[in-house]
Amino acid sequence: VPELPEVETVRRGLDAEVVGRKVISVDVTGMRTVRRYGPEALVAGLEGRVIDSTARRGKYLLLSLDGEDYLVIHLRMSGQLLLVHDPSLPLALHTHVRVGLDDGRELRFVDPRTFGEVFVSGGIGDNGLPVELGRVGVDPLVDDLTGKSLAAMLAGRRSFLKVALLDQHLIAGIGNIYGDEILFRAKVRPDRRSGTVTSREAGRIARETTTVLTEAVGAGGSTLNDARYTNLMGEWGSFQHQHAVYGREGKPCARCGRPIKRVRLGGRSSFYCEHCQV
DNA sequence: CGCATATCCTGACTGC
DNA sequence: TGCAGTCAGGATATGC
Repeated sequence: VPELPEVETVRRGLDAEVVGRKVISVDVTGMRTVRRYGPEALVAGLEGRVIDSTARRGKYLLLSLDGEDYLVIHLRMSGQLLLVHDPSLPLALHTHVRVGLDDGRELRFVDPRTFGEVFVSGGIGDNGLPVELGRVGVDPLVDDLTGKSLAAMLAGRRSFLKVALLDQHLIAGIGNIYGDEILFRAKVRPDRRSGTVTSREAGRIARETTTVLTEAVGAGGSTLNDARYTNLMGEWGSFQHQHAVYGREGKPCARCGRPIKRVRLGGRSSFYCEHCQV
């Protein structure tokens, strides 16, 4: 369940460990991971190239290659990037792509559910980002998410607020966990209709979005018991210990003690406190 | 255009 | 203890 904080944690690891390294080998064993352009395109686009910077947009990880193309990685539900110092170490089950570096280390993409993707971008769009990202929304930690801009996004929408918050074309990076945590702190119910959110509430949601995501990055993201998110080194995040509502159905609200409720919105579970959130 | 729903997939969990 | 069924969810395609 990697969302913005988990992807940002991986990006920081890559920034520290692989920037300046040249790719000397690419081994693709999982065809679904490279379904966009195929294995040959990945090998051709990656071999011999230098990773000279890292970036992130929403949940997309971007590695700039020789200042031209981007290596684009999306972890989706169960994708994991691991950096190993010894390429002869045993492969984790569901290892789909191995990228050998000129310092002898190896980057491995592991993904049991194969929803994740790895590809070299086919070009850069008007927004300076890989064309494949399409019209990706505002990134709360890269751009400035203001109450005013959020209010404009929500205005006139009839969808549930939680569904709008998870729409990557509006705000990029929020998933099911952080969506619930943000709305708890902003004191707004997830099942409110987007268009009914006041400018004052939009201000709180925008502020808490930045706060929650920043705190979560500081904690190295959230590693749930049933998810397999870790950083590049295989270490767990710790923000799961600060979850106020996500996955806490029936447990007492930290603020008022009443049981946390669970509802289904847009096909996914939402957790909230019906007393603290309006 | 907006909004709802189905789809992809494996592993963890539930109930018999 | 084993096994079938359910659920988890990010992005996208499709239907209305």
